[in-house]
Amino acid sequence: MSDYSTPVRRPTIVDVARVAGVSTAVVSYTLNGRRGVSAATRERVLRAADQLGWRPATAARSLRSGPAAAALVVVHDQPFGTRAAFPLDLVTGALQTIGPDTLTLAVHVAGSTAEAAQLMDRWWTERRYAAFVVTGIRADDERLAALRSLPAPAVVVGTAPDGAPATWQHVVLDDDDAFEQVGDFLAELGHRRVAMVAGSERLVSPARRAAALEVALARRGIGLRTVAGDGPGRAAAALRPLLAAGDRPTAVVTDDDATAGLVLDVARRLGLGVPWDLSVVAGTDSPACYLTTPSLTAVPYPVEELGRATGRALRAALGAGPDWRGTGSGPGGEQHPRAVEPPSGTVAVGRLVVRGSTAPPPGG
Amino acid sequence: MSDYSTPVRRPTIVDVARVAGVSTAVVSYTLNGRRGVSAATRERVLRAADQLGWRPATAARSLRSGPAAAALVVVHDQPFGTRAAFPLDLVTGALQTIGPDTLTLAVHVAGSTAEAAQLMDRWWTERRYAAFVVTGIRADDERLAALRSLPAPAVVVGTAPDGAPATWQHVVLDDDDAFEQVGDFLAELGHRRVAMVAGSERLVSPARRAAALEVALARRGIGLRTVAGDGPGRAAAALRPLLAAGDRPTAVVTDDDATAGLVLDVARRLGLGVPWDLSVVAGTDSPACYLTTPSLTAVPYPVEELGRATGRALRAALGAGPDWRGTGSGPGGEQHPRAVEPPSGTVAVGRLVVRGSTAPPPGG
DNA sequence: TTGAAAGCGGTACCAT
DNA sequence: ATGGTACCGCTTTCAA
Repeated sequence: MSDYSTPVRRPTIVDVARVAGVSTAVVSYTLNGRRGVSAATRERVLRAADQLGWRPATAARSLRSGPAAAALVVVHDQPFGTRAAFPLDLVTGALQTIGPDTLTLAVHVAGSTAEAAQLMDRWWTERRYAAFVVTGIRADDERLAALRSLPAPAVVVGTAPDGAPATWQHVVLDDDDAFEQVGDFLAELGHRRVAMVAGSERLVSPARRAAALEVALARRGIGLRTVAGDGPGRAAAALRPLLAAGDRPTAVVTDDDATAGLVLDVARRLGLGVPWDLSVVAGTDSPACYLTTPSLTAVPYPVEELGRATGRALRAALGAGPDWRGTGSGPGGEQHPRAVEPPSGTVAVGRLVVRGSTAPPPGG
Repeated sequence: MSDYSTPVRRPTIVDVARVAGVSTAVVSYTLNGRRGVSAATRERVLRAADQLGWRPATAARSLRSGPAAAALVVVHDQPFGTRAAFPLDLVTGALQTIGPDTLTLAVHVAGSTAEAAQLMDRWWTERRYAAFVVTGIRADDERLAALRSLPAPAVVVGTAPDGAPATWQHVVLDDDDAFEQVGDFLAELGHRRVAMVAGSERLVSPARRAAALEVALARRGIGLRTVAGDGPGRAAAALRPLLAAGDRPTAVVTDDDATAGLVLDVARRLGLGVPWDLSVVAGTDSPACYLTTPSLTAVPYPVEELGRATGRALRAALGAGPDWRGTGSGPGGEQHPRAVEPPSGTVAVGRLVVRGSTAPPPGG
């Protein structure tokens, strides 16, 4: 016990049962909203529990019923970029679709995919979490291998892993639609020379996005030049020669908002006016995008919506197992019959947000 | 249980005991590194546990010994700013001083201090966590009140709460030193008119920092104008008239990096050259500070170091209680005698990082 | 040094 | 509809 100074012994169902004048079984039934308890008894138990300030001990419940918690394991190794808030926003959204009575979602931080994999393996073996959520999947991500071998229910956010076990769900943004929109938009403005500053090469998702843009532009007969954008240093180094060249692109698309800001900066230093000499599109919208000069045309990035979908996927992933019970809630908690969840899927991104950084090409 | 498809029954100490040919008590003793087990037996048990891939079930252990986990409860309601990564960096640092065998640190997200308070109350009552870590304390923060009434061991990061219970620890940055440095630096450059764009008024810490700067400047006979900086919109609105006025400040200090970027932007729009017409100092250094044009002179922000101190404080907070045991580890885990922890304290910020955004005042 | 057994706080089966 | 009670897996007396 973690009792201090005054060892406040917190009430147990035995106390509740005594106060209500019933057995512990009835208390358990009542508090878990199962039928077979008379209204009068139910009332007394609920009142007793409420009066005593009773809450179920997590450990005791987990011991029999398994953990009612899932973990989002974040690989935190790139301090740069405003996307750092991503996990927090994602969880905010997820909490909107999973009631705290059903499941709690904790965030854990690892310094590498290997460390993350090891942690998940450990926590799964310790029966600490019933499922895991992973994002920002890299090429050869050790987390996926670990999850596969456990095997634990999982939600993969941002990528659709191939050959996923039945207990996995995935939630992705509709990048195809998003970059189709970007391609169409730039083509219609008259741009013929377009470049993309790709995001981190280690990440899987940016590659998909770049491919989507390439396809969309190809349909219009426009080619796409891609330059490395992994980290601000490399991006800047690649950007300078690109924009200084005579056949420089008239439009640059980035994978994320931070890199788009960098493009603005490099353009300014080279004396290129945005949007007159160069159009810039950020592949990821964020508050930073409307604070720049000029403000950035950007692909919406509905992280909270992604989070809500993640919450649903999590329930589905757990619901897929025959044994998991997320029932049971506090005093007065109702029993919500868990509906059959639709499989996880694709989250729409909405319409491209056109701001001040895009215009027809010079002389266009 | 959260078993799926193949209900893999994970091994328990009973299995380990059987394989090793001893009782469960001996297994428990061995795995917790207690003395009184013969070397030979110990060896057999360890081998058996290792061979079976045994790990202690969190729930079972917690049921008797109390939770071996703490939670950082983040209030996530301001999407703006690169400080969003703060909790993640903090945890990264904290994990360096708390071994995963001793304690795990989970991050949880709440939309408001009230919600955070409610969650902590709930989790404390459910015996889910043994301690809580809170940051970004606001005026009249409900989390503090909740923690006080529980009463739970806590680590307060960023502020030293007054009248804190004995089971609380706090970790703060040495803001006095930091802004003393800023004040001296600006004074020596020759600045006489200095303004500070304060951070969110709801937060406690920015107010302290502004006060520290004011004191440092006052010592040099220089006054400080403070303008509201809560959110980019307000900051921009306050900044424009300030910088357009005839008696405009020759140096502006901000609380955070994002606002400093905003100052750069407003100055550019007003045709003020930085640093020739205006010096800018960011109160919080970040990678974004050396990507701007010009790069920003900034106060170091050693978040990971803050995290390490937080980890130590957490151990101290838990060690203060007579009953908490963080012992017990995996197979082969050694028993580390827990040293008496020093009380929590102040983390040094280091030397002001001088970059391109500061210079003597015009005509100075 | 080792073993038997009583909890920890719920859940759920089996009687009544 | 309700009560008695055997678990869940581990820790920790208490004896031997």
